[in-house]
Amino acid sequence: MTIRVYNTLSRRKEDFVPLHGRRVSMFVCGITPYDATHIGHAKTYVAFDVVARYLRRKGYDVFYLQNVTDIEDRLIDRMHKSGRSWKDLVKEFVGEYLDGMTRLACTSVNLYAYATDYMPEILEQIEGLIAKGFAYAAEDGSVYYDTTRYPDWGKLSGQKVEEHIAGARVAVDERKRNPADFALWKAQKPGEPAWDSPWGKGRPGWHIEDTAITVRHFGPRYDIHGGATELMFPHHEAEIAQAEAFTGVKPFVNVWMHGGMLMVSGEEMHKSLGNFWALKDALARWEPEVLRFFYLNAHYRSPIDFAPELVDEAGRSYARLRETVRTIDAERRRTPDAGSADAALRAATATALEAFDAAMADDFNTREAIAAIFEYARSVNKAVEVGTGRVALDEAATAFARFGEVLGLFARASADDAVVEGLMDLLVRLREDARKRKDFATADGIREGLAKLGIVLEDTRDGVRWKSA
RNA sequence: GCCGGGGUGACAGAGCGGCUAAUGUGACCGACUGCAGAUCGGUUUCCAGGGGGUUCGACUCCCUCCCCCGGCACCA
Repeated sequence: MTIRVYNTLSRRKEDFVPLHGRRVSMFVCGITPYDATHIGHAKTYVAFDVVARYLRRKGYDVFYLQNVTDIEDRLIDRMHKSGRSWKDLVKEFVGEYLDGMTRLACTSVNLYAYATDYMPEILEQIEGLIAKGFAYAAEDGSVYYDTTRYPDWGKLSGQKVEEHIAGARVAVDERKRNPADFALWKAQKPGEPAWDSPWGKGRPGWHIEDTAITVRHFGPRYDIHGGATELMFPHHEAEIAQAEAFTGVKPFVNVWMHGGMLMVSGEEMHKSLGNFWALKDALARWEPEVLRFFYLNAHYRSPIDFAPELVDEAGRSYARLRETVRTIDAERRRTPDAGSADAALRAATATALEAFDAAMADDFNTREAIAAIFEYARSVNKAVEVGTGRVALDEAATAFARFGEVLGLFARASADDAVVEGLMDLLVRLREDARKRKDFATADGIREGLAKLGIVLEDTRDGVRWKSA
């Protein structure tokens, strides 16, 4: 099946065709570690994690590269305010970020590239841009990109230079030749970290680190560039201008993907509004899989509204699917060879796998893919009720494993082993004996005791089944 | 102001020029049941922001208005 991907550059869905056979180079704008990772970051990275997972599932050899902008204005600002070194801040916030990503099962990144590890490439690009006439050094040792020299400026976001000048609400920096010009290199101010350059001490401007990183790893053109929509202008626009002018290769990126923003109860998330949700706080309140499921419940390009009640609701919704997975596990333990509902379940499994794949192939439509899983879950539950056999159940387990692998869900490890199964058989039998004697106190005592261990007993028409947490 | 993206049933949220608007949550009814849990069946939405237009037919395409969100070159 052809994968269709919405490309911001063309504003439509396109057939996904990698540049080099099955190899896919994918870059996603990472964090600037100047503050806590929040739930908006997490939405973006969960979305692109699924993109990478799905492409890999489809047989693509994806190299997923993400930058860490470990030198930037906001970081310096934080440094001044906190009295801590920028390296110290980077260490803390990157650590927190990676911890959150691990817990959210965002495990598909191949390499996190730190801006400051690419100084040679950054300087090379700036020098190259000056040599080609796309950039100029100002008196103070800063270097700017001359946007008037780049005809495609604005092609990604649809911005027009003249209109920006008309709508500008801030005074134009007088070191610049044109209002739209942006800094490639910023001259050092007192107390700021700095690196040597042909223009004196300074640091890279925001934007240049990403092209330095991608040109080094991917060359002048690569397959997918992702990020949240807020980065479209000026950040991604600047990347295009830098890279295409520097390498002379167009287009710099084949597919631009942008994820929708996250709101909190209908408002922008801000510390000053008191509605700021650090990722670690959200993870303290909800299970990582629930949060992940919440994000994937909407299409990645849609903005989503974050509200505790909505995440709770997603949790209830997700519990239904998780319950089906547990039911499958429990039923498989009974190991019937065949059942009356085998054919129905096997057909449903095939249908579900197909529907899931079709949804994912259509611009990674996780919401529709999840809808397919829900429909399938009902089929599974129905088949189990009627009675289904081992082969069909094994297929169902495999199907859920497939969904889970792509979405990063259903990862609960089952702790079953032979001893546990033997003990459970024994307990279930003892409880059944008690029930037959109408000794419900003993029966309920066994059930409650197991519940405390995370094991649920369910009495069904054709016997007891148990599920581990 | 300019650029981009949205406004769908109680809520969340998809698809599609034409079958009852997917799926989930919630609520209600029923089945199952010693109790519990899970599950199954059914019910609950029917001016899809307002107005115009195209069409045999629009939630889906076009125009317009309203509202919401993000971005808009300094860099706090």
